[in-house]
Amino acid sequence: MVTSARRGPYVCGIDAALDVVSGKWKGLILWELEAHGVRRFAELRRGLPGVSEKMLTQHLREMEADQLVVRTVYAEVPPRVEYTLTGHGRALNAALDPLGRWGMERIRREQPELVDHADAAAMPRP
Amino acid sequence: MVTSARRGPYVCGIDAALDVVSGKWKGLILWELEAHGVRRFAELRRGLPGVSEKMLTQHLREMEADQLVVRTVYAEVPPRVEYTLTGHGRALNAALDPLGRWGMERIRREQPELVDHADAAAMPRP
DNA sequence: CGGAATCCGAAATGATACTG
DNA sequence: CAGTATCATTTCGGATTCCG
Repeated sequence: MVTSARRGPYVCGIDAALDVVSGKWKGLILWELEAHGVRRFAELRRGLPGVSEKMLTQHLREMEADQLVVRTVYAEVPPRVEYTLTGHGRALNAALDPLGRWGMERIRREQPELVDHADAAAMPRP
Repeated sequence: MVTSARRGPYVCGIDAALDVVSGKWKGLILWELEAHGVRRFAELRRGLPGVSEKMLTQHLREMEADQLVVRTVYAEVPPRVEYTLTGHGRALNAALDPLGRWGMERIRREQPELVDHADAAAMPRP
């Protein structure tokens, strides 16, 4: 099995939550989908500069299995596949919001050069 | 360099936050320190069943570098080292709380057998 | 007691090429 | 367009041993 044997018994809610958001791009995928509502594969790819097709596919499949996203395939040519958040996915995003604010504070503390020339809206959580 | 070259530039606050809490035991370490205020190395070890000394040391050093914990060494024999949260660490813990609640919901959905025989207080965030 | 140093296997990620 | 398949690389975590 390529996509791991994770999803343990968890010792607390933090474990269970971190398990589904760990993965280099999952936070950004949630963000993209929250911001745009619906996204196609290639759109997500463009929104995540540097991601490989393999990792994007793999993460999306895991998030689908975790019921964070819905994958809809249209029987057309050229093929079209759309991704959108489930209710659980949106709830997770909301639960992630305070953490994102803490992270922004951390960036301001440690890498102010990345924020100074752009205002706070440069990296918002939608 | 053994302890990695992480700490991005980050594309958003979520990235910055997930970076400092990823690591198999960091969530639990935060929890332990929040619950007890101050903990010695051996106490933390007992509080995290299954952790190796290497991982505990490594995580604690990273969290110290990230200014989440303070490490205090007492020049005594036998040696004594105490760990406690910084203000940033406590703020992170607070920001983690909604995520922990979301995770508890997920556990209830997917592994109800682990919660049924114990009430909701079985795995609280302090 | 509270580590450090080293080695090893497993898992996560990345690069590239190919396909319906 | 939206993926698979394959191979290479990097990172993570565990076990063991030794030390002031």
